[in-house]
Amino acid sequence: MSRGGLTIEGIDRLIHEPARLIVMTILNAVESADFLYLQRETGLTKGNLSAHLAKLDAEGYITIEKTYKGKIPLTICRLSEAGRIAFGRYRAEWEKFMKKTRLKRA
Amino acid sequence: MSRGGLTIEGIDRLIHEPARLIVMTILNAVESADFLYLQRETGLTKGNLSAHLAKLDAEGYITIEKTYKGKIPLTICRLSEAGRIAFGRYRAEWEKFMKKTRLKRA
DNA sequence: TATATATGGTTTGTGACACAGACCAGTTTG
DNA sequence: CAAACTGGTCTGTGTCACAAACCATATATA
Repeated sequence: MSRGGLTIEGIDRLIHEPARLIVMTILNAVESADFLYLQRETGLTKGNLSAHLAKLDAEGYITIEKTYKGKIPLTICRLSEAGRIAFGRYRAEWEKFMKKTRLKRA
Repeated sequence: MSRGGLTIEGIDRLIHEPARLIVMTILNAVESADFLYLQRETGLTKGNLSAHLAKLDAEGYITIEKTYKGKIPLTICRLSEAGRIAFGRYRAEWEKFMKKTRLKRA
Protein backbone atom coordinates (compact mmCIF):
# COMPACT_ATOMS: atom_id res chain seq x y z
CA MET A 1 0.00 0.00 0.00
CA SER A 2 2.00 2.97 -1.23
CA ARG A 3 1.53 5.99 0.94
CA GLY A 4 -0.50 8.74 -0.59
CA GLY A 5 0.83 12.18 -1.20
CA LEU A 6 -1.55 13.93 1.12
CA THR A 7 -1.19 12.43 4.57
CA ILE A 8 -1.37 14.20 7.89
CA GLU A 9 1.38 12.42 9.69
CA GLY A 10 2.54 15.39 11.70
CA ILE A 11 -0.82 16.00 13.27
CA ASP A 12 -0.88 15.26 16.97
CA ARG A 13 -4.33 13.81 17.50
CA LEU A 14 -4.13 14.38 21.21
CA ILE A 15 -4.07 18.08 20.53
CA HIS A 16 -6.29 17.90 17.47
CA GLU A 17 -9.33 17.06 19.58
CA PRO A 18 -11.16 20.39 19.87
CA ALA A 19 -11.76 20.24 23.61
CA ARG A 20 -8.10 19.64 24.33
CA LEU A 21 -7.02 22.17 21.76
CA ILE A 22 -8.98 24.78 23.66
CA VAL A 23 -7.40 23.73 26.93
CA MET A 24 -3.93 23.84 25.42
CA THR A 25 -4.65 27.23 23.93
CA ILE A 26 -5.76 28.63 27.25
CA LEU A 27 -2.83 27.19 29.14
CA ASN A 28 -0.47 28.50 26.50
CA ALA A 29 -1.86 31.96 27.09
CA VAL A 30 -2.29 32.17 30.83
CA GLU A 31 0.64 30.14 32.16
CA SER A 32 -1.44 28.58 34.92
CA ALA A 33 -5.12 27.95 35.51
CA ASP A 34 -7.20 26.15 38.09
CA PHE A 35 -9.79 23.50 37.31
CA LEU A 36 -12.87 25.63 37.68
CA TYR A 37 -11.45 28.45 35.65
CA LEU A 38 -10.77 26.01 32.83
CA GLN A 39 -14.25 24.62 33.18
CA ARG A 40 -15.81 28.05 32.85
CA GLU A 41 -13.65 28.99 29.90
CA THR A 42 -14.12 25.78 27.98
CA GLY A 43 -17.74 25.11 28.85
CA LEU A 44 -16.90 21.45 29.40
CA THR A 45 -18.47 19.38 32.14
CA LYS A 46 -16.31 18.51 35.11
CA GLY A 47 -16.07 14.88 34.14
CA ASN A 48 -15.14 15.61 30.61
CA LEU A 49 -12.58 18.23 31.54
CA SER A 50 -11.09 15.94 34.15
CA ALA A 51 -10.62 13.19 31.58
CA HIS A 52 -9.01 15.51 29.07
CA LEU A 53 -6.65 16.92 31.66
CA ALA A 54 -5.67 13.42 32.71
CA LYS A 55 -4.86 12.59 29.12
CA LEU A 56 -2.75 15.67 28.60
CA ASP A 57 -1.02 14.95 31.88
CA ALA A 58 -0.32 11.34 30.92
CA GLU A 59 1.30 12.55 27.73
CA GLY A 60 3.38 15.01 29.69
CA TYR A 61 1.90 18.04 28.01
CA ILE A 62 0.69 19.62 31.22
CA THR A 63 1.48 19.41 34.90
CA ILE A 64 -1.27 19.12 37.46
CA GLU A 65 -0.58 20.41 40.91
CA LYS A 66 -3.03 19.48 43.61
CA THR A 67 -2.92 21.98 46.39
CA TYR A 68 -5.24 23.84 48.73
CA LYS A 69 -6.79 27.26 48.79
CA GLY A 70 -7.26 27.55 52.52
CA LYS A 71 -9.00 24.29 53.33
CA ILE A 72 -10.52 23.80 49.93
CA PRO A 73 -8.82 21.62 47.34
CA LEU A 74 -7.47 23.38 44.31
CA THR A 75 -6.09 21.88 41.12
CA ILE A 76 -3.66 24.01 39.19
CA CYS A 77 -2.68 23.20 35.62
CA ARG A 78 0.29 24.42 33.67
CA LEU A 79 1.61 23.76 30.22
CA SER A 80 4.87 21.83 30.42
CA GLU A 81 7.79 22.60 28.19
CA ALA A 82 7.01 19.46 26.19
CA GLY A 83 3.45 20.65 25.89
CA ARG A 84 4.53 24.02 24.67
CA ILE A 85 6.71 22.44 22.03
CA ALA A 86 4.00 20.01 20.96
CA PHE A 87 1.51 22.81 20.73
CA GLY A 88 3.83 24.87 18.55
CA ARG A 89 4.52 21.89 16.37
CA TYR A 90 0.84 21.17 15.99
CA ARG A 91 0.10 24.69 14.85
CA ALA A 92 2.97 24.64 12.38
CA GLU A 93 2.00 21.29 10.90
CA TRP A 94 -1.59 22.29 10.63
CA GLU A 95 -0.75 25.57 8.98
CA LYS A 96 1.36 23.67 6.50
CA PHE A 97 -1.45 21.28 5.69
CA MET A 98 -4.08 23.94 5.39
CA LYS A 99 -1.95 25.76 2.84
CA LYS A 100 -2.06 22.66 0.68
CA THR A 101 -5.84 22.58 0.82
CA ARG A 102 -5.95 25.88 -0.97
CA LEU A 103 -5.09 24.22 -4.26
CA LYS A 104 -6.87 25.58 -7.29
CA ARG A 105 -10.11 23.83 -8.09
CA ALA A 106 -10.42 21.77 -11.23
CA MET B 1 -23.01 26.30 32.91
CA SER B 2 -22.12 29.61 31.26
CA ARG B 3 -20.42 29.14 27.93
CA GLY B 4 -16.76 29.95 27.86
CA GLY B 5 -15.30 32.54 25.60
CA LEU B 6 -13.15 30.11 23.65
CA THR B 7 -15.42 27.51 22.15
CA ILE B 8 -15.13 25.87 18.77
CA GLU B 9 -18.74 25.82 17.82
CA GLY B 10 -18.15 26.45 14.16
CA ILE B 11 -15.90 23.46 13.73
CA ASP B 12 -17.55 20.72 11.72
CA ARG B 13 -16.32 17.55 13.35
CA LEU B 14 -17.26 15.49 10.36
CA ILE B 15 -14.65 17.37 8.39
CA HIS B 16 -12.29 17.83 11.30
CA GLU B 17 -11.40 14.15 11.34
CA PRO B 18 -8.05 14.00 9.51
CA ALA B 19 -8.93 11.10 7.22
CA ARG B 20 -12.08 12.82 5.98
CA LEU B 21 -10.36 16.16 5.76
CA ILE B 22 -7.91 14.63 3.34
CA VAL B 23 -10.71 13.13 1.29
CA MET B 24 -12.55 16.43 1.19
CA THR B 25 -9.37 18.22 0.21
CA ILE B 26 -8.74 15.86 -2.66
CA LEU B 27 -12.31 16.00 -3.92
CA ASN B 28 -12.23 19.76 -3.69
CA ALA B 29 -9.20 19.78 -5.95
CA VAL B 30 -9.97 17.13 -8.53
CA GLU B 31 -13.72 17.41 -9.03
CA SER B 32 -14.16 13.66 -9.23
CA ALA B 33 -12.23 10.62 -8.07
CA ASP B 34 -12.79 6.89 -8.02
CA PHE B 35 -12.49 4.70 -4.96
CA LEU B 36 -9.09 3.23 -5.65
CA TYR B 37 -7.58 6.56 -6.54
CA LEU B 38 -8.77 7.92 -3.21
CA GLN B 39 -7.39 4.89 -1.47
CA ARG B 40 -3.97 5.36 -3.00
CA GLU B 41 -3.91 9.07 -2.28
CA THR B 42 -5.07 8.80 1.30
CA GLY B 43 -3.28 5.61 2.27
CA LEU B 44 -6.44 4.42 4.03
CA THR B 45 -7.58 0.80 3.99
CA LYS B 46 -10.59 -0.02 1.85
CA GLY B 47 -12.85 -0.59 4.80
CA ASN B 48 -11.86 2.60 6.48
CA LEU B 49 -12.22 4.64 3.33
CA SER B 50 -15.57 3.05 2.58
CA ALA B 51 -16.86 4.01 6.02
CA HIS B 52 -15.65 7.58 5.72
CA LEU B 53 -17.18 7.98 2.29
CA ALA B 54 -20.48 6.61 3.58
CA LYS B 55 -20.43 9.18 6.34
CA LEU B 56 -19.71 12.06 4.01
CA ASP B 57 -22.42 10.80 1.70
CA ALA B 58 -24.94 10.52 4.53
CA GLU B 59 -24.26 14.12 5.42
CA GLY B 60 -24.70 15.13 1.82
CA TYR B 61 -21.16 16.40 1.43
CA ILE B 62 -20.34 14.10 -1.45
CA THR B 63 -22.18 12.14 -4.08
CA ILE B 64 -21.30 8.53 -4.80
CA GLU B 65 -22.02 7.19 -8.24
CA LYS B 66 -21.78 3.46 -8.69
CA THR B 67 -21.06 2.59 -12.26
CA TYR B 68 -18.98 0.21 -14.33
CA LYS B 69 -15.69 0.41 -16.12
CA GLY B 70 -16.33 -2.27 -18.70
CA LYS B 71 -17.51 -5.12 -16.53
CA ILE B 72 -15.72 -4.02 -13.44
CA PRO B 73 -17.51 -1.97 -10.80
CA LEU B 74 -16.34 1.56 -10.34
CA THR B 75 -17.31 4.00 -7.62
CA ILE B 76 -16.98 7.66 -8.46
CA CYS B 77 -17.06 10.33 -5.79
CA ARG B 78 -17.69 14.02 -6.16
CA LEU B 79 -17.93 16.89 -3.75
CA SER B 80 -21.51 18.18 -3.64
CA GLU B 81 -22.30 21.85 -3.49
CA ALA B 82 -23.18 21.47 0.18
CA GLY B 83 -19.84 19.77 0.69
CA ARG B 84 -18.01 22.55 -1.01
CA ILE B 85 -19.70 25.11 1.17
CA ALA B 86 -19.09 23.13 4.34
CA PHE B 87 -15.45 22.69 3.42
CA GLY B 88 -15.03 26.40 2.86
CA ARG B 89 -16.76 27.16 6.12
CA TYR B 90 -14.55 24.72 7.96
CA ARG B 91 -11.40 26.32 6.68
CA ALA B 92 -12.65 29.78 7.51
CA GLU B 93 -13.67 28.82 11.04
CA TRP B 94 -10.43 27.07 11.62
CA GLU B 95 -8.41 30.00 10.41
CA LYS B 96 -10.38 32.21 12.76
CA PHE B 97 -9.72 29.96 15.70
CA MET B 98 -6.04 29.54 14.96
CA LYS B 99 -5.63 33.28 14.94
CA LYS B 100 -6.90 33.38 18.50
CA THR B 101 -4.35 30.79 19.58
CA ARG B 102 -1.58 33.17 18.69
CA LEU B 103 -2.29 35.27 21.78
CA LYS B 104 0.74 36.59 23.56
CA ARG B 105 2.06 34.32 26.28
CA ALA B 106 1.85 35.43 29.89
C1' DT C 1 -12.12 -27.64 -15.74
C1' DA C 2 -10.19 -26.50 -11.46
C1' DT C 3 -7.73 -22.88 -9.28
C1' DA C 4 -5.25 -19.10 -8.35
C1' DT C 5 -5.02 -14.16 -8.40
C1' DA C 6 -6.61 -9.44 -9.03
C1' DT C 7 -10.31 -5.92 -8.83
C1' DG C 8 -13.53 -3.30 -6.23
C1' DG C 9 -15.45 -2.86 -2.82
C1' DT C 10 -18.94 -3.96 1.95
C1' DT C 11 -19.75 -5.99 6.44
C1' DT C 12 -18.20 -7.07 10.95
C1' DG C 13 -15.58 -6.97 15.20
C1' DT C 14 -12.92 -4.37 18.45
C1' DG C 15 -10.62 -1.21 21.19
C1' DA C 16 -10.38 3.73 22.22
C1' DC C 17 -12.63 7.81 23.13
C1' DA C 18 -15.80 11.86 24.20
C1' DC C 19 -19.22 12.96 27.02
C1' DA C 20 -22.39 13.56 30.92
C1' DG C 21 -24.34 12.05 35.11
C1' DA C 22 -23.73 9.84 39.46
C1' DC C 23 -21.03 9.93 43.13
C1' DC C 24 -17.77 11.41 46.98
C1' DA C 25 -15.11 14.13 50.40
C1' DG C 26 -14.80 18.15 52.74
C1' DT C 27 -16.73 22.98 54.03
C1' DT C 28 -19.71 26.45 55.10
C1' DT C 29 -24.37 28.09 56.31
C1' DG C 30 -28.96 27.88 58.54
C1' DC D 1 -27.73 18.30 62.73
C1' DA D 2 -29.17 19.10 57.99
C1' DA D 3 -28.82 21.33 53.71
C1' DA D 4 -26.25 23.16 50.20
C1' DC D 5 -21.99 24.48 47.98
C1' DT D 6 -17.12 23.53 46.37
C1' DG D 7 -13.99 20.83 43.80
C1' DG D 8 -13.40 17.23 41.75
C1' DT D 9 -13.22 11.73 40.34
C1' DC D 10 -15.49 7.52 38.82
C1' DT D 11 -18.68 5.01 35.91
C1' DG D 12 -21.72 3.97 32.12
C1' DT D 13 -22.93 4.65 27.38
C1' DG D 14 -23.05 5.57 22.71
C1' DT D 15 -20.09 6.71 18.87
C1' DC D 16 -16.20 6.26 16.06
C1' DA D 17 -11.83 5.02 13.57
C1' DC D 18 -9.71 1.30 12.04
C1' DA D 19 -8.39 -3.15 10.00
C1' DA D 20 -9.46 -7.78 8.97
C1' DA D 21 -12.55 -10.81 7.02
C1' DC D 22 -15.56 -11.54 3.65
C1' DC D 23 -18.02 -11.31 -0.97
C1' DA D 24 -18.79 -11.02 -5.97
C1' DT D 25 -16.95 -10.83 -10.28
C1' DA D 26 -13.25 -11.09 -13.80
C1' DT D 27 -9.07 -12.69 -15.77
C1' DA D 28 -5.02 -15.61 -16.05
C1' DT D 29 -2.91 -20.24 -15.74
C1' DA D 30 -2.07 -25.09 -15.64
